Amino acid sequence: MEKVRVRFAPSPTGYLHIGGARTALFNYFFAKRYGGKFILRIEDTDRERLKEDSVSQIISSLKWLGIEWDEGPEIGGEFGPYFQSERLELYRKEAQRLVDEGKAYYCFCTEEEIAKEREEQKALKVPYRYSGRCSTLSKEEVEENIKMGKPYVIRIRIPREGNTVVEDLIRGTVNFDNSQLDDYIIIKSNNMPTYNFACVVDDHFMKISHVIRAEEHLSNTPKQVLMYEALGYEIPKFAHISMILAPDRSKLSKRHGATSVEEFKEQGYLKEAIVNYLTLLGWAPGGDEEIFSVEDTVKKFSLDNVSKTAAIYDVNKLSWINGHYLRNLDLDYITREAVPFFIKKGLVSEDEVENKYDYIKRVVSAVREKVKLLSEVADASEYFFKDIDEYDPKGVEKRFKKDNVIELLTKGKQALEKASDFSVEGVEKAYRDLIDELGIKGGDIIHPTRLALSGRTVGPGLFDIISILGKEECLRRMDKAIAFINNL
RNA sequence: GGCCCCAUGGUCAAGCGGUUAAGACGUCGCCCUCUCACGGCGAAAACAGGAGUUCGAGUCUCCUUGGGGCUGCCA
Repeated sequence: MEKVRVRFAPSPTGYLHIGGARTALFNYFFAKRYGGKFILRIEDTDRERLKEDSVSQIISSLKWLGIEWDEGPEIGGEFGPYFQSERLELYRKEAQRLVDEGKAYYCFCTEEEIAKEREEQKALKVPYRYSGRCSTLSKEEVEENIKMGKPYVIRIRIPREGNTVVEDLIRGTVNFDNSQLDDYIIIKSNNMPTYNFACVVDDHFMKISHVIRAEEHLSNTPKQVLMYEALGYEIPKFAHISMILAPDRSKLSKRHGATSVEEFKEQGYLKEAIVNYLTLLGWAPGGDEEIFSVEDTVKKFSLDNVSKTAAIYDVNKLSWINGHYLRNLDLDYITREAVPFFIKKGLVSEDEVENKYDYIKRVVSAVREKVKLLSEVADASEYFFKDIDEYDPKGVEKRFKKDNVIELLTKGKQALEKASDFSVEGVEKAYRDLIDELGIKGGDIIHPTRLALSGRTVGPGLFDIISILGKEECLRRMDKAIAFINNL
């Protein structure tokens, strides 16, 4: 294969959403797989839709996911600049070349004139296409119009007949009738290029070998192919990957809940899980394997087994994958990732983190087995950092007999008091001995104790809780619980 | 409306002319168990419909239906 150069070219109109992230990921995988370069280019030619901070948001999301670019913003590169707004001269120059070669022309039609054309064609029930009335203007007429200061756009001449073929690596040969196209605008009246023009010029000058992008661009591709031909550029390979749809099969939008990488991060998803899930959505290596690292994927990635079908994303599976990584990734890493959620919940302050790190780590170690999200780790850890405000009387009454519970808790407390070894094994032995002595089932005393210590009926193994909390705190909470039940 | 893409369980997804149509998530049941998870075992659950081609079709062709995209001085 020739030298692989691919790019991800987002438009800074909002956050990086998961569809964009997947497109970026597939480009990245492809580049790595074939030892090529991955380029990031910002397509900021529409000033009206441009959103403040959007570029930095997209950049930070990509970095967070671990998608690093070889050329692009911040690091530059041989073929920069990598913001389209900084490449205006190039577009202007290439557009002028097309005009000089008779392949493009100035158009002075006003918005009203275009609107009128549109209406007329609508009345005739034919799809709108620009009539081409300015295409026959003489050089003198053009010059005079310009001299008069008339606003204009530049349009490319599209052949009225024939057809244009797009060779797509995923979809095969796709045929388009040129009659469906019209002389579309390549330079707007504000001197900015349009997408189908800037994209082609940049992909050429940035020496892009494979254009891997979302399927929504497939219909734009014949226009671009014609543009490559007009400009005399070599045509790159195309691959249009399917889109990600919302659960109701419509295009993903805000009303479908979290759709941006940033939101998923805030909800407590790990980047490893997001990357893994997005990879799985639309690409299958063939075997049964579902959990794989970026390194695994890079080794096997190929456009041949990228799915053609649009995929509906399923938060359930994402969460399942997240739970897997939460449980299996290095404990220190998970702890560090969880800390912001502890802080956000007010369980620890930023200053305390260092001193309490070992304690936090123990809590995370116990709790992560039970939950799927980092935010849930924090939720499930609350009582390790805060006293129990009050027990839920209904919960207590429903589950336990009052007198019996008080007796058991008192015995349990005494056993803990006597225990000299407060390791998990140590406290378990103390409790197991007591259980044997009383001749009861373990659960009979374990459940009330958990409730006394955590205020909850679900959580980590009791002996983990006891060991982490420590003797002093355990005894205090046992007393508190006993007093509470006594007052019922 | 026109053009283009797509179509295997609820979701993702193996399959690339001959299979009892994998697997995963989710759901349900059982086991493990101090709860909840994890893990293990098992179950229900799919080739959108119709014509062809073929000895034989989920796999190839066509039509219909359904979904999606494009049809912008958005990208």
